[in-house]
Formats: sequence, structure tokens, C-alpha cells
Amino acid sequence: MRIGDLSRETGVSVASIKYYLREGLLPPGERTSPNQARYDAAHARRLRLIRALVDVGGLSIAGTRDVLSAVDDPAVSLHDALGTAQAAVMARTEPVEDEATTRAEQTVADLVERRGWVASERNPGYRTAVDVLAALERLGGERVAGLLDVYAEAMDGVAAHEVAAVVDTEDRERSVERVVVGIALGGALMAALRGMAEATVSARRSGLAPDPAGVTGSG
Amino acid sequence: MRIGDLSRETGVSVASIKYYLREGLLPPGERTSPNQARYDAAHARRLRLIRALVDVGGLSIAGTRDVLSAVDDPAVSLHDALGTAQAAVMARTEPVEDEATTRAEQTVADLVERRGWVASERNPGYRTAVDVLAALERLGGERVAGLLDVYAEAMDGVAAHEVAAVVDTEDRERSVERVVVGIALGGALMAALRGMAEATVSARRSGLAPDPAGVTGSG
DNA sequence: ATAATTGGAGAGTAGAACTATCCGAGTCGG
DNA sequence: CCGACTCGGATAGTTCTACTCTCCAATTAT
Repeated sequence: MRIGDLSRETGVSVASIKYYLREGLLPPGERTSPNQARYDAAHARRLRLIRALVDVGGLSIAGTRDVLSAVDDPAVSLHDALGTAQAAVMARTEPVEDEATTRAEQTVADLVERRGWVASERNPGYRTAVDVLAALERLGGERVAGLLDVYAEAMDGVAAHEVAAVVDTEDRERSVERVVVGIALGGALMAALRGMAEATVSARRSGLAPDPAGVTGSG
Repeated sequence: MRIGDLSRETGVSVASIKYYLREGLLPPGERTSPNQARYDAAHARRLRLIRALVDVGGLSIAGTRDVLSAVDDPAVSLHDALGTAQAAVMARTEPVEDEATTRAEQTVADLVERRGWVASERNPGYRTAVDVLAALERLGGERVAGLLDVYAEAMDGVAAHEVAAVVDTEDRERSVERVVVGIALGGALMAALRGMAEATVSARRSGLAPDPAGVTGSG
């Protein structure tokens, strides 16, 4: 398979494939002569993974590269790859250290303790949670912040299923790939479903849709 | 309050404030003379809201403008504002219409029916869900897609609490503002918590942390 | 009085993610 | 085997986003 075939098969332009090659997201093809290379199904697969992470998961090119290096490096454990993928999906802001942040830190530390989570300040989720809670306090968003335990409970339930479904020990690379896809696309999927669920609740509240007979949200 | 005071109070540079003014994210100050204007606490509040949506919620400037117009327009209902905010947080790709998409559409339609959701193809979450599931199928991510009902159940639970907490009928503008903040920052918060919950499950699986005695994730 | 600041407009900038153009070297159809 | 097409690789250019800078006359602070 040459670059044109790869492009046709995946729908990614030749120019973009060259760009991903340059940026190190896609490994180079096998050279058949000083200026000719051959690509295979693994390249097509990788290309589809790149597109999914970038277009659907919203990762940056740089974040995608970090994630893919973790996938490719046999020395990176599943657990570490999970951390890398999480870091890549979280919107990071450098911290401000005002008193809203201080209080948010305490809130998160308490939550982590309360739930028995294993998460330090180096966990990307930990820092993001602090940022969000600090921003909420600055905005007076205590109604949202008050849902913290609701969110935490829901995420605890989801995480147990997710990790169990996605991890398997037989093939490290495939497993890491699934973990990464799960974090990036699973997050997008949850956001989408949350949108529909909220729209439904809101429509019923506004009288735009009737309350259903037996459906109360737990079936 | 003049622009310099506003900048000092919120930590946003004067140049950026002027930019937001130009882009229509921040309403103009009250003119005190042909080339002098006065700003008040409402401007500072709005500015903090802009920063939160952009920095923490990850919205674009254009998306933020759409959301804020909905907040400001008394003709926009809570339910519609919710849709606008959702559209602004979802990463949109134009659809591809291959057979993966066709199957994903069916999967989402079935899910919506199964859960009794009120969501059409015009719901931003609906389209995003289709995109994500189609991408998963192209990647062979059936393990993630298999969690669909787990995600849906979790989001149904969250949505009921969220809408109830965030909506109140006394003050439309404040209520819409809370809805918008809830969607943008609540989503970021959930992603962060998911990160910690997953890291915990993964650490225990990898033997990096002990299983706790009485904590099973439902306390 | 004079130095700093203001509002407003326009141009300039940095980074991200491509996209286009070249070029000399293969490859394929007739 | 020849001419058109395509290739890989390098470099430069483009588009978009989100600012940031520079001016300038008018105002305000000291």
C-alpha cells in the first residue's frame, strides 16, 4: 500500500498523512527504495485512531502524539497510559493560587478521602477538579458544586465497569489502545448522553414533553 | 469603575477586555462622555463567567458568545438555553454517512427509545453520540460501545439531580446562567472525577494500591 | 500643567493544524 | 521504453483563533 492508497482507504488527505508522519503520530512506512515506502493495515488502523482521538475525542495533535507514544512504548504500563490519556483530554490552565483555589483543594482532598480514591495532586483529574471548583466558587456556582457527590458516585460506578471492560492482560498494546480510546471517546459519549438526558428532564419540567408512565430513570 | 479597575479586579488584561467588548461577549459600559465609559459589578461578574466558560469549560469565543446571547435574551427559554450551551460544549464534525454511521444512528435511536428520552436528531448530544459510536465501530471499539447502557444509566441519574439543582423559576437570567455554568463546568468536573475514579480502579487492578476494607464504591 | 489613563480602531502576533508547491526519483499503460 | 502519473520528502504558505500592540485624541489624576 502506498500513501495514495492509504489516503483513499481512510479518507485522510495525502497532505495530512504527510503531516502526521512529520509530527511522529504515524510511524514511517517500510522503505522499498531510497524514496519510496510501503504502508500496511496497521498504518490505516493507526490513522483511524488518530482521526478518532483528534476529531471525536478533541485531543490536540501534541496530546495525541503523547498518547500514541505511550501506546507504542512497551515499557509504559496500562496504568501509566491511562494517566497520559487523561492528561491529554483535560483542559489545563495554570493555577492561580487565590483563596478560592485553596478552598477547592480542601474540598477535593476531602472528597478523595471520603471515597477512598487513590489520587494525588499529580493526577490530572485532581488538578482539573480543583480548577473547576475554584472557578465555580468565583462564580457563585454553589448549586453545581453541591452536586459533587452525585457526580462522584456516578463516576465511581462508571469507572468500575469501564476499566473492567477495557483492560485485558493478554495483549498489552491492544489493551492500552482500548484504554486510551475508552478515555477519550467514552468521555465524549458520556457528554453526549448527558446532553440527551438533561434535555429530556428539562423538556418534561417545561411541559414540552409528557412524563412517561413507568419510566423514572432507573430502568 | 473604569476599564483599568475592571482589569485589576478580575485579573483579565485590558487588551483582552477590549477584545471581549469588540466581540460582543461583554456589554459596553455606560458612557459618561463621548470617549469615556463606566463599568460595574455586573461587568466584573460577566467577565468571570467568560473566563470560566473559556478556560475551564473549554468553550470557544464564538461558542461563548452564543451562550451569553441566550443568557441575555429574555425570549430564550431555559430549555432552549440548555440546548445552546450543549451545542457549544460538544466537538462537532460534519457527518460522513458511511455504514458505520448508519448503524450508529440505529443504535442511538434504539437507546433513546429504550430510555424514554426526548431527543431528536437536532439534539447536539444525539448527533455527537452518533459520531462517537461510528468512530468506535471504525476502530473496533466494541468494548467501549458495550458500555452504552452503563453510561446512559449514570447520565440519567446525574441529569435529574442537575436540572433540579440548577433550575429555579424566580429569576430567569440567573437560572439560565446557572444552567449554562452547570453544563460547561459540570461536564469538566465529571471528567475530572472520572479520571480519579478510573485511576483508583486501575491502581487497585495493577496492585499499586490495596483494596479498601468496607469501601465498595456505593458509600 | 503635565503625566498617566481612557476608549476605540486597526494592525500585528503566536500557535495550531493543516495545505500547497517543488523536486528529483519511481512506476504504469500502451 | 516513453511519457504521464505518483511518490516521498522538504519547505513555505494558509486559515483560524485568541489575543496583544500601537496609535491617537480626549480625559482624568496629581
